[in-house]
Amino acid sequence: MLDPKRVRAQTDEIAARLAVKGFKFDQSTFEALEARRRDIQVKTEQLQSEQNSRSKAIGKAKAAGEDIQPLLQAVEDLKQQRAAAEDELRVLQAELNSFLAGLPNLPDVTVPEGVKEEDNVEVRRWGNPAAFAFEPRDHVDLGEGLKGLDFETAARLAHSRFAVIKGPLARLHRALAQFMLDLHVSEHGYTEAYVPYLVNADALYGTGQLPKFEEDLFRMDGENPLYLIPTAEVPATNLVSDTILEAAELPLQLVCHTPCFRSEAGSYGRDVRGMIRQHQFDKVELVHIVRPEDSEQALERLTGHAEKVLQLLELPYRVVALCGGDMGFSAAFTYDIEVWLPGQQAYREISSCSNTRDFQARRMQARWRNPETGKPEPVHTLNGSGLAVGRAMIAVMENYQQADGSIRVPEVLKPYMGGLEVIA
RNA sequence: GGAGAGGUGGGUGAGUGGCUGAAACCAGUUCCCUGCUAAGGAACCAUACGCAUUGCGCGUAUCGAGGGUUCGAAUCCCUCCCUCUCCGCCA
Repeated sequence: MLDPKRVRAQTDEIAARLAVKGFKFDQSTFEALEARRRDIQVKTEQLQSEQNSRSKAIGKAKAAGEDIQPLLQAVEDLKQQRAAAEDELRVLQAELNSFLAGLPNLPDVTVPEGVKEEDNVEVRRWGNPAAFAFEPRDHVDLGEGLKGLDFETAARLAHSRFAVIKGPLARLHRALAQFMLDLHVSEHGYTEAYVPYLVNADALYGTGQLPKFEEDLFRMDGENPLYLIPTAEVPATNLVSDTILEAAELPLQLVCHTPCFRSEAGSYGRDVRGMIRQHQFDKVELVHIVRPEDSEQALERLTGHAEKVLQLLELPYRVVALCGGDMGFSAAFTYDIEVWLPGQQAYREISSCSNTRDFQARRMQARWRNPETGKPEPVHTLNGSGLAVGRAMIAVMENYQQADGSIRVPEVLKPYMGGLEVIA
C-alpha cells in the first residue's frame, strides 16, 4: 500500500512513477473519490460529535432528575442522519481502500525502463558456462535416463506440472535444501523458521498477493478460506504483521524452507517441458525486516547471500535488474539471478530478490518504534529466493552432466549425499 | 469431537449501560532530590484517521471480529474467530 497521504499530495508524480511499471493510474477517479470522501467524512464526524454531546446531556439531565422526553425526541432525527452518513462513508472508504490496495508499489528511480524481459539490464556475471565435448542434454532426458524423474506418474497422481523424484535425485533435491539452509544459518546469520504452508487472506493481502492475484493461488474451501502459500515470503514476512518492533530488534533475517504452490494460471504453454514451472516446488526463502535507512544495502546483502549458493555450487549465473514492466506488484526494486542451463543454452531465473520498502509493511501494519520520533513507523521488508530448490537441482543436473548421462555431485553437496560422487 | 473458562493499552489487571480512551501496579521516557554498585518524589507514556496548522489544538473511531438493542455499549443480546483447562482421539 502506498501512503495515502502521499498519493493525495503528489498525485501527478505517483502517476508518472506507476507508469514505469506499465500501470495506468486513474487520476480523475481517485480525485473525485477522495473529494467525496472528505466531504462525507467531515459531515459524518460532525453528526457523530453532535450526537455524542446530546447523549451526554441526556445522561446529565437524567441524573439530575429532569424530564428527558423532549431531549430524546430532539435526537431522533439526528440519529437517522448520522446512520445514513455513516453508511455512505463506509461505502466510500471501502471504494477508496480497494482503489489504493490495487496500486502497485512505486518503482525506484533507478529501475530500468521497459516492458518485457528483454529490457532487463544485466548487472554482472559470475563463472563461465562449461564447454561440453558432447551435446548436453536437458534435465528431462537426464532425469528420465537415470530413472529419477517421472512426470507421467506425477500427472496420473495429480495433474500436469507435477513431478515425482526418486532415488539419488530425490536425495540431491533434499541435499540442496539442507545445504542452503545450513549456509544461510551458519554463515549469513539467518534465523531458521518453520512456518504454515496454508495461510489466510489477511496474510496474502499483507504481502500483496491479494486482492489482485487470487487466480494464481490454490484456495481451500471454507467460510474463512485458507490458501496454499505461493512462496514462504508470505508467512515469513507476516511474522511481523500487526507488530511494533523495538529498534534494537532490527534487522531480522529469516530463512524458511517450504514447498510453494502456484496455479500458473495464464502461463499455459510456457515451460511445459520438465520441472522448470511446476504447481508445487520447494524453495529456500530469505526475508529481511530492516530499518528504512538500511533497506537499500540489505537488498545487496540478500542478493549476495543467494549468489553465494551458486558460487559454492560452482554454477555460472548472471544478475539482472528488472525493468519496470517485468517487476512484481509489491517490489520497488528487483534483482533476478539467472543460472546457466546448458540444456536450454540460456540463463534462467533461479532467484528473485526484491526490496518492497514500506509497501508490504504498510499493508500488514509491521512497524518499528523510531527512536528519533518516538513514533511507530513502517519497517522495510525484503525477500529473495536463496534459492529455488527444484531449479537448483535442474541446474546441477545439466551443468554437472557427463557424456554417459551420469551426474557428478558438486563438492559442497557430497557430505549431504553420504559421500556419493556420481549419480548414475 | 464433548464439557467448561476467558479474550481490555508494552506487561499484569480493574471496570455489568452515562465525562472510562479506559483505575491501579510494573516496564519505559523526562525532570527534581540525593551522591554512590541503591532509594525517594513529580510529570509524561495506545493506535488510526479527519479538520486546522506559526505554535498550543479540535474532532471521530478503536476494549478479539462482525452484527443487534439503546438517546448513549468495554459493559446487554446474537454470530464468528482465537486462547486456556479437563476428557476423547491422534503423528
